[in-house]
Amino acid sequence: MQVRLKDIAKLTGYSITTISRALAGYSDVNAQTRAYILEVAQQLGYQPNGVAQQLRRQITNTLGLVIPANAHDFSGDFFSQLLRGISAEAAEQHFDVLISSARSEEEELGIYRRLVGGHRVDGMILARTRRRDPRIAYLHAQKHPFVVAGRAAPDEPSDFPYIDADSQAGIRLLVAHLSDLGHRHIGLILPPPEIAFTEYRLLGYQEGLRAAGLPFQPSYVTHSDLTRGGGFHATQQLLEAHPHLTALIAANDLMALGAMSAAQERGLRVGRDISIVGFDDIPAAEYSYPPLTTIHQPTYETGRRLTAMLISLIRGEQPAQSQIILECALIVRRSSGRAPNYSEGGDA
Amino acid sequence: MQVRLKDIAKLTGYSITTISRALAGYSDVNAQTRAYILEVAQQLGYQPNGVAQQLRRQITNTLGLVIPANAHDFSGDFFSQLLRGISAEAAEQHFDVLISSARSEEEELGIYRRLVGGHRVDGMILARTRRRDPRIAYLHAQKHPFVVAGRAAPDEPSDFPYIDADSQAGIRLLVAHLSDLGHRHIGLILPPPEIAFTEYRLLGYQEGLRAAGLPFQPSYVTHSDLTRGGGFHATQQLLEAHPHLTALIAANDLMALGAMSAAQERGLRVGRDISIVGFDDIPAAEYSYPPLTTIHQPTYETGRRLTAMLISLIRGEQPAQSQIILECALIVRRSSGRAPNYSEGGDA
DNA sequence: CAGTAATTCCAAATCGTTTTGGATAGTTTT
DNA sequence: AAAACTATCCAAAACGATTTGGAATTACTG
Repeated sequence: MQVRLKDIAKLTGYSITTISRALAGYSDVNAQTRAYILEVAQQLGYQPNGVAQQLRRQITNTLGLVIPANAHDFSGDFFSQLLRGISAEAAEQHFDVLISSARSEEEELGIYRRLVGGHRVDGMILARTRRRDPRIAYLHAQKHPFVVAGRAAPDEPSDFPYIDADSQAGIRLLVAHLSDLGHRHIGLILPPPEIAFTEYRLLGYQEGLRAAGLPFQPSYVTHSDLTRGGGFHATQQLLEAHPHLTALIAANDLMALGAMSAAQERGLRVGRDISIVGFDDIPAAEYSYPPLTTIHQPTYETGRRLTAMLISLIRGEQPAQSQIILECALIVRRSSGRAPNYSEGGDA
Repeated sequence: MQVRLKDIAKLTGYSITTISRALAGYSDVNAQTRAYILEVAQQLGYQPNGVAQQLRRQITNTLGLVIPANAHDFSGDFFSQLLRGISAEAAEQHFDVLISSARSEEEELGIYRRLVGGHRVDGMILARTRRRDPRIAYLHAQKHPFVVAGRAAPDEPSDFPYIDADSQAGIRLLVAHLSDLGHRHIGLILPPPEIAFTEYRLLGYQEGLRAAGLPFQPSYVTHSDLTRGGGFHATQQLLEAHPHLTALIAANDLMALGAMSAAQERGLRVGRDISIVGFDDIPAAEYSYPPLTTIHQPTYETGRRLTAMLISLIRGEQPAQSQIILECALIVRRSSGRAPNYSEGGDA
């Protein structure tokens, strides 16, 4: 069924070698034979077998991405934007992206072994770094090219190429913004502690409080899934225990959206009775009600740059920068407002 | 660096054949030698070369998905949910998903040729069927397994396996819902005409109007991108030309969210001054302000079933059903309400 | 004890390319 | 006319697995 070099060889009378070299444009094949061969190939609809090429050339022009088992927010905007950036840049450089889904934590490393050890991909992209991340340990040991969206936790070495937002500074900005509005009781909804960036966000929170002269109340902090549902439940629980909280910081926008729903369900007007802010600036943040105050993170661009970095590594080049911390920008929208019974000074 | 069968053979003194058969669990290798070989393989961290396996076995256990050049809404919820469903089901059945991004319409078919003709994948998944879709024509000609999210336009043959929502009925439900609320001037925002489902949604609109005894006004219908921005601009333009419209149907939720913003920007209260409804029931629809009345479509589930269908086809099985039209359900939320100056009858 | 049947192993072919290291014939240089 | 190039072509060896079709040895049958 499928046309192979051998078929073209048989039809034209030339050897497989010559066919291959003609198609590849080598100069050691006569211009006329080359034209003839090209025409026959065209005629037959020849399409080189990519798998055979991969085997022979020992490169795949493919990047791997495995979806972690517990990435419940995979279909959320953060992952989608990242993937869009990755696949855009990959296409630009003639790479494909191989995606594999882990069904359980245990299965995850097996997939990395299959893709990397099995030579299915030339490089890997990881997202959502974890504490003592076994995936990173494995890739390090294999000396296989990889890049990571997000550095390691502060107390671990980040000895790998990554791009990460300066979320510590980002959360500080949020705390400053809220305390400027008069909030003194600010809750924090974090993802599970095993996620590497959790610690940075907690640090930023503590630093922000200190800068504002506010005490750190451990019970104002809770952990939950990075999803709308996670934010919803965390908020219910937090407001149940501490009804006097006037502001909530969620570690990502998805949770913030859930938090807004939970607050609204309690009859609170978000932006007036309670301020809720997020992190990421996903597209939905601008269109939520009320529009979400948040920290902007260029996720699509991160995907692109990460991919460009990875492809450099694969090519054996030294990327200009291999550890990038991106500045964060505060985006003030209407989900944050003056604290309810705040009056001392203020001009609006 | 990498361990091959040959290395294990050399080390153990057995032949490559025996190593291979031992690892594959054939019965013609002695239990003890097998155990020994397994141990050595384990010791060396042997990982079979997947590319070599693919070449020899002539199957890849990989499904292909190419992101169309103009899929501006790829990072929107519809695509992400679909992809999540696809990769979940694929993982279940030990398949990977190969994603390639088309940078232009012209490039698109080339990618299909490279993946399909180049034997990189065992089957393809298409989304967003177009009129006279060249991708479908190509795959048909190749007799390569593929499935499609969305059937062909009504006047074209849908002679391929697909899953599609009954969007004609869905839009009828929306029109009925709006006319029940007293709306008599209902605008419609459609995607570009080359998208196959556009026609179904237009038909549903016309049928709905007829059933409600309302006239069809062609100028109430406009076309735009399936994105928030598309819905935004279409709404601006529609309300500029026809300020007396009291309801708007957007062909998907993303456009509906944009439409709400545009209406709100004109000072209209959505759900009171104007009703806006969408289609898809993406997660954000529930969390928008006001929450969006829409038609529910089980996108994640569609991805899963589509993938299961495709894998059946690859295995040469006859799938139970290969052309599935899903029922649509109306989800009433608060973005739709009574028409402004409606009074005749009504008990609320 | 010859003949048959299991058991255990392996050489070689194959999948479809790319690349190496010539071979051959024609052309130019001395 | 021999020597040295050039221009074209190709056989064979990879890449790393799987599978076919025995071979060699041992065990069992009648």
